[in-house]
Amino acid sequence: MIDKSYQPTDVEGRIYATWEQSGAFRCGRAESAEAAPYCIVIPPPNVTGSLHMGHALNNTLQDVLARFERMRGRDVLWQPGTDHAGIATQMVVERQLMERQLPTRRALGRAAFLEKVWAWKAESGGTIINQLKRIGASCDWSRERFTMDEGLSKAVLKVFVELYRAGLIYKDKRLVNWDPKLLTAISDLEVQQVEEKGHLWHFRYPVEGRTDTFITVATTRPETMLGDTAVAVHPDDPRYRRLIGKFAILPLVGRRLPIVADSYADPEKGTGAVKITPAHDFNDFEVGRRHDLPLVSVLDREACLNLEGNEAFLDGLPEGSAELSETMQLHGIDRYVARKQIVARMDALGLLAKVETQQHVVPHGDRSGVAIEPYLTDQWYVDAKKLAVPAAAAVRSGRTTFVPKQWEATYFNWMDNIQPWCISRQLWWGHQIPAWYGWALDGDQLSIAKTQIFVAQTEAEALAEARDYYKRDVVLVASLDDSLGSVGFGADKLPETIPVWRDEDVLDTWFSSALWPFSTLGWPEQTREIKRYYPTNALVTGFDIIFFWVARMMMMGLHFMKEVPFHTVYIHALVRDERGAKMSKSKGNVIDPLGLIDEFGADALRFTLAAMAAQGRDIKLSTQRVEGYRNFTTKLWNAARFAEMNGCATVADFDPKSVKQTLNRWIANETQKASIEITEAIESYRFNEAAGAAYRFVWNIFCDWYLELSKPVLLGDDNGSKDETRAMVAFVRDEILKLLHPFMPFITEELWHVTAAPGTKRASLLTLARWPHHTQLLDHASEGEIGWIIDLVTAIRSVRAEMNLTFATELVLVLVGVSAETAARAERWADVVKRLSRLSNITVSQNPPHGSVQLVVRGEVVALPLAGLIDVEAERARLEKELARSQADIARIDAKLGNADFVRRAPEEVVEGEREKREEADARCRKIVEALERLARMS
RNA sequence: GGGCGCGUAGCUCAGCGGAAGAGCACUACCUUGACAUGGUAGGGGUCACAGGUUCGAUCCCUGUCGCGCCCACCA
Repeated sequence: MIDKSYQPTDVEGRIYATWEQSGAFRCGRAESAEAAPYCIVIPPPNVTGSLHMGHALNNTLQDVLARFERMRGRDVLWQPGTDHAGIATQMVVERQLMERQLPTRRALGRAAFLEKVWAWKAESGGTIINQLKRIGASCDWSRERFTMDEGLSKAVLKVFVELYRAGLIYKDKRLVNWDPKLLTAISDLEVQQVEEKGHLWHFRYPVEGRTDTFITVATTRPETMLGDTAVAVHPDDPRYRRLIGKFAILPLVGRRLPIVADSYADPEKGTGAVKITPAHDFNDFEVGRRHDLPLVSVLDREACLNLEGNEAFLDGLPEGSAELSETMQLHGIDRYVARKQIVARMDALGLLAKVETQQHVVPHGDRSGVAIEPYLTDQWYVDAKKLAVPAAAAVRSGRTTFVPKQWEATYFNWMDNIQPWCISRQLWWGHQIPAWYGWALDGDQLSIAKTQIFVAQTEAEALAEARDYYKRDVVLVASLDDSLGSVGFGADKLPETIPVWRDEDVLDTWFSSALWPFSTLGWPEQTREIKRYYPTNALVTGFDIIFFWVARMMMMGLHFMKEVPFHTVYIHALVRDERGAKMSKSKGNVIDPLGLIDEFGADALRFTLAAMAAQGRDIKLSTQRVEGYRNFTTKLWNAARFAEMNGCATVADFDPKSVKQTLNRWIANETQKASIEITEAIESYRFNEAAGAAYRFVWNIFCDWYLELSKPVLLGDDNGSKDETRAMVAFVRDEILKLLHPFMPFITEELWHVTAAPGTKRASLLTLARWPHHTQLLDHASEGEIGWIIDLVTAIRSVRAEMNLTFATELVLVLVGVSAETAARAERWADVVKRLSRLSNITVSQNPPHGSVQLVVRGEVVALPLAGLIDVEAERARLEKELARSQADIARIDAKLGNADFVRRAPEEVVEGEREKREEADARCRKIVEALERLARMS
C-alpha cells in the first residue's frame, strides 16, 4: 500500500543509501560494458565549501544528464572530487588557529601547519560531498578525487616539468598583482576592480635649470612618487614639446627625471604630463621598458615605504640634502599614511597645484579585499599565449561547443587577449613548485648574483641534475638564507658540497584544476578510464569560471592529451535571490538549499532549478516556486495512489500499441509525444523545457484528463476494458516515473518500488536502461474523439460557472441535430461526460428545448435546457459576443487570404492552415447564427 | 573605453517570423469515492519606445530610453 502522503525526509536518505550500496553510480558496470561511454567531470567544489544554491543548480543539471544517459543505457561516469582551494583553505585554517588561540602559521612552521590543514581536511572536507549526496548527485563516489591526492599531484608535477622544458613555463621578474595582506602574488583573474571615491592630486615638479618653470603631473597615488623615474608627455602635445629631453626634479627626493615623449601620455587626461613609476604601475612599467628607465621600487611586501638601504631608491640621489633626509623619515610607513604625509609636504612646499575628487576603480584582491599593489618580484608564469592558440581554435572549429553559443564570444575575447598566467603563490597549502635552486657557476666560483634552476619531478632527480651541473656533491638546505651560511663566496675553490634549496612557493589552485578532466582519470598513467572516457562529453558550469577554469582546461587538455577535454560546455546561470540580487553572506540574502530540501524535499528543489534553468538568464529563486513544485510531487504521489487503489498494476510485456480503446490509444499517443519532447529538450540542454513538458504531461494530460476519463471504466464492470485500462494506467505511470527520474530521482524511485507487483521486486530506475523510446506515433485519430470529449466537458463546465450552477445542480445535455458519428460518440462516452459535467441525462433532438443555452463544440451544437434559469437577453448577448469573436477571426483571416502577396509568398502549409481555420470559424459562425435564430423563435 | 545580455499578465519568467503562454498571486464556485500540497471556471498584456526589412514582426535589423553583467582602466 502506498502511504497516504509522501514524506521526502523519510525516503531520501534511505533511497540514496540503497543506490550507493548497489554500486549503481559506478562507471563500467558489467551490464553497460558494451555501452557507449558518457562522462562528465564535476566542477570540484572547494574542500572548505558548503553547498550553496549555485552548487545545487550546477549539480542538479549534471545529475539530470547523468541519470538520463544512464537510463538510456550508456556507461556513465560522473567523476566527482574536491579542490584544495589554496588561499581559501589556508585562510580558513589560519582563522581557526586564531580563534582557538593556537600558535600562528608562521610560529608553527610549514610542516606543522600543513599537518593542521590535512587534519582539518580529514575532519571537514567531506561536508560538501555529503551535501551533494543530499540533492541526489549520482556521482561515482568510488572514484572521488582530491586535487592534492598523490595521483593528481603527480600529474601536476609532470605537467609543470614538461611545460618548463618546453619553454612554456618560465620564471620572470616583472610586476605582479601583489596582495599585501596575504603576502602573495595573485593572477589577473583574482583581482576585482572596485569603484572608490578618491582624489587626483596635481603636483608641480620643477624643471631642472629653470627657476619658476614647472611641469604639473596628476596622480592618484602620491606615495609612489618616490619611485618616479621619468615624466612622460605626448610627442604631439604642443604644451610640452619644448620640455622633451629636459629633466624634472622629483621633489622630496631630488632625483633627476627625464621628460620623455611617449604616446602613452594622453593629452586629455590629467594635465597631459604623467609621472612614470615603472616599479609600481603596469602601464608605467611598459613605458619604462621603452625608455630604458630604472625601476625604483619604494614599497615592501606589506606595502610600507621601503627607503633605507634601498639601493635602487638611493642611487643617484643628491647626498645630504635636508629634503631627502626628511623624506627618509617616511621609511616603514604604511602606504596610506605615507600618502597623506607626502601630500602634506608637497603642499607645504607649495608644489600641490590642485586636488580633485573623483571616482576611480582600484584593483583589490578577491580573497583579502585589500587594494593590490603592482609589485616587482620573481614569479613563475605560464606562456598562456602559446597554449591559447589551439584552445581557441578548437572552439572556432566546433570541436568544443558552448551552450548557449554566445559564451563563445566571451571565451574568444579572453583567449585572444590572454596575458602570461602567474602561477606561483607565496602560500604553503598547495602543490609546491618542483624547482630547486643553487648559486650559478661563474667560472670556478659561485655567483651570488645569479641562481641556477633545476626543475624535476622528484627531489632526487633535481639533486642529480644539480650534481651534474656542479660536478660536486650537493646538499639540500631549507632556503636561500640557509644557503648563504654554507657558502664562502669569493673563496678560490668551490665548497665540497654545494647547497641547494627548493622553491618555497606553491602553484595557483587553478593549475591543478586545469588538469582535472584527465588527472582524475588517472593520467599520466594510460588507464582504461583515460582511454574510455576522455574526451568527456559535457562540462556543466557557471560563466564566472570560464576564464579561471574552462579556458585553462582547454589549454592543458589540448597540450597534454592532444584532444579537447569536453565536447560541450554548458554554461548555466547564476542563482539570485527573488529580487534579483546576487546571493552573498554579507547581504544576508542567501537561501540555503539544504533548508529548502528539509522543507520541500530534494526533488522539489531540483525540479524548480531545472524548470527555471532557461538558457541565458539568471534564476531568481523564490520559495513559492519550490513550494509549487513540491505540490507537483504530491500530485504525482496521489496519481500513483489512485492507480494502486484501482488495481492498476504493471503488466509484463505490455505493448501500448496493442490497446483497443480510444482513450488508451489517445494516452499512448500523448505519452509518446511527451517523451519525445522531454528527450529532445534534455539532449539540447533545454532543461526548463524538459521539466515544463513533463509537468504539463503529468498534471494537465495524465491527471486532469486521462485519469478522469478512465474512472468510469475502472469503476465499471466491463472487465475486458477495465483490464486494458488498468494495464495502460500502470504503463503510463511507469513511463512517467522514468521520464521524471532525472529530475526527481527520489520520489520516482520510491514509487517505482512501491508500485511493483505484489511479491515482486523491481530493479532500480537508475540502472534500468529503459528510457522511453520513440517509436512512430501510435494514433492520430484518437485525438478527434478524446479532444471532442475534452472540449465538450470544458464548454459545459464553463456555462455552469458562468451561470453559477453549482455542482449539486444536475443538468441535461441535448445534442442538437448532430451527426450520427457524434451521437455515437456521446453514447460511448455518456458515463464520462455525465460524470465530469454533472449531467443527469444526454438526449438527441433536432431542436433545442425551450430556454436552452446553446453551445458550439467542434462545429456542432449542444444545448443545456435551463428553463427558468437563464435570462434570454443575457443568453442572446453571450451568443452575440461569441459570434462577434468568430466574425473577427474570419475578417482577419480574410484580410490575409485576400492579400495576393500572402497567398503567393507564404509557405503552402501556412496558407492552407489559414484556409482551414477560416472553414472552422465559418462553420462556427453559422452554428451560432442558427442558435441565435432559435433563441429568437423561442422567446 | 570594448563586449554580452535583459526590458512580455500584479510578481517570477517561458516563447522568438504565421491567431499572446506558464507558475505564483487574484476572483467566484466546489469537503464529487487519488489529491484542499486539491478541483472547476474566470479576470488580467497597444510583448519598453521609434523607425526599417517582410505578404506578415513580441520574434529579424537599426536607433532611443531604462536595467544588469563581463573585460580593460589607480594620471
